[in-house]
Amino acid sequence: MGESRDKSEVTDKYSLRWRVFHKLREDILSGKYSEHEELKEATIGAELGVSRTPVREALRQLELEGLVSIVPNKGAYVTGISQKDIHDIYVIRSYLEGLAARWACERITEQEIENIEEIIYLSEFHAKKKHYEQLVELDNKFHECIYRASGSKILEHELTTFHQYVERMRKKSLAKEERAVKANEEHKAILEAIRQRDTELAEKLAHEHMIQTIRNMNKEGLS
Amino acid sequence: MGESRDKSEVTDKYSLRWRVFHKLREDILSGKYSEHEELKEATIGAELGVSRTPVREALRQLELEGLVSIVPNKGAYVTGISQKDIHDIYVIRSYLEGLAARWACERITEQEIENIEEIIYLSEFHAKKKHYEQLVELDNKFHECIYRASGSKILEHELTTFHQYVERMRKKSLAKEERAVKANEEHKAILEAIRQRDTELAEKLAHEHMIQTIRNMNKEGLS
DNA sequence: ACAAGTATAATTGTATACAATAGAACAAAA
DNA sequence: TTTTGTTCTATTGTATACAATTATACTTGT
Repeated sequence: MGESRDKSEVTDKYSLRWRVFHKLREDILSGKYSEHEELKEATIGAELGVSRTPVREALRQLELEGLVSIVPNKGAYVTGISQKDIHDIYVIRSYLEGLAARWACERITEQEIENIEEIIYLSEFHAKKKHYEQLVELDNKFHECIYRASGSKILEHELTTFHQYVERMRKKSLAKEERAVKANEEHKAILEAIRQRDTELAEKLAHEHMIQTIRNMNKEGLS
Repeated sequence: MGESRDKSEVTDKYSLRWRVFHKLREDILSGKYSEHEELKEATIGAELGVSRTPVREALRQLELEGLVSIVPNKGAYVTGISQKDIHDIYVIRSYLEGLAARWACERITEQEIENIEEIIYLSEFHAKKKHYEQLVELDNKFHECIYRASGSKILEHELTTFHQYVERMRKKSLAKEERAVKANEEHKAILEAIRQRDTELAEKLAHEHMIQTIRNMNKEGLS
C-alpha cells in the first residue's frame, strides 16, 4: 500500500494485517468478489503491495468471521453473505439487543445514562440537518453504549461484531430522514425504559426496534 | 508436538496452526494460563515444537474469539473467561437455541427428524450405561442437528462457536446421570414440538432447556 | 482415441531471516 | 537523589525461502 504520506500518519499506524483484513472484509461485503471465488494469497498480496504473511493472517481471521472458508492445502474461498444472512443477523440481533437492554436495566450507571441522552440529543440535531455521516456514527454509539451498559463482555463482543457486519446496510437505512427520526424516537423510548428500570419493557422495545429496522429494510428495495 | 504415530495418522492430518489454536484455547479455558498473562510467540512455539508462524496465526484467531487481546507491537495477553462469562453464554444461548428451534420448525426435513430420533435413542442407551464420553458426543450432535435444521448459516455458526466454547463445562454437567437423563427427555420434547411444527412451544422448550442447564450448573459447585 | 501413470507447475504450509518497535538498563547532568 | 537521554535487548511485524501438497499437463501403452 504505497499511499503513505497522503492521509496523515494515522493511516500508517495500523498494521498491514489490520489493513488487509478490513480491505478484504469491505471488498467481500461490497460484492467485489463473487461467491466461491478463490482468494490467492500471492495475488492479493501483490495487489495490496504486501507479502503473503499479513494476507494469510487476515484470511484466517475472516474465516472465523465466516466470510471466507478455507480448505486446507487448497485455498481460501469467498463465502460472502446473502440477503437472507443479513435478515438473519437482524433477527438474531433483535433477541440479543433485547437481552442487552434487559441487563442494562440492572447495571447502567447515571453517567452512562447521561452519555446516551447526549447521543440522542445530538442525533435529533443531525437528523434535522440531514447529516447522515454523523447519524450513522451516533447510531453506532447509542448501540455500543447499551452493549457496554449490559455489563457483559461476551454479549458486548457478539453484538459489536454483528453491528460492524451490517454497517453498510445501516448506512443506507439511516439515509432516509423518516427512518432516522423514527429510529431516534425508538432509542429515546428504550433509554426511558432503562432509566425506569423496567426490564420487560426495555427488552421489548429494544427487540421491536430491530424488527422495525428489518421492516424498513424490506420496504426500501434491498441491497 | 512430537507425539506423532501414536494416535493414528488422523491427528497429523491437522495443520500445525489448527493444533496450536486448539491447544491454546484448551489451555486458556482450563485455566493453565492466568488472566493477563503474556503469550510470547517464540516461547509457545518452542514449547510446542513449532515456529512462530503457526503460533501467530492461532493467536490472531483467538483474538477474534475474545480469548486473548493483542496490543500491536507489544504482545498477546490472555483474556480468559470468567464464571460470569460462562453464565452469560448460557443465557445468550437460551435465546438463540430458542430461535434455532423456531426456525427448525419451518424448515426441518423428515430425514433430519429421523437423524435426531436416532441420536435421542442412542443417548438413552448410553445414559443407562453411564458412557459419559459418548453422551457428550451425542449431546453435541443433537444440538448441531438443530442448528443445521434452522437453515441459517449465521445462526448455526454462532451457536456452534458458543457450543465449543463451553464444552468443558458440558462434560461436567452430563457426567451426572440424573442430569443426563433429564436433558435427554428435554431433547425429546423439543423434537416432538418441532415435529408438530409448534413454533411457540419449540422455542419455549429449547429456551427452557438451557435455563435448566444453567440451574444444574449452579447447583453443582461451579468450576 | 482413451486410460493410467508420471512429470511439472502452482499454491499453500512452515520456518527462518530481517526490520521496526517498545521497554529496560544504564549513564550523565541537575 | 531525581530526571533525562541514550544504548541495548527483547519482542513483534513483515518478507522471503524452503517443504509439502494439490492440480495440471503430458506422455506412454493399449
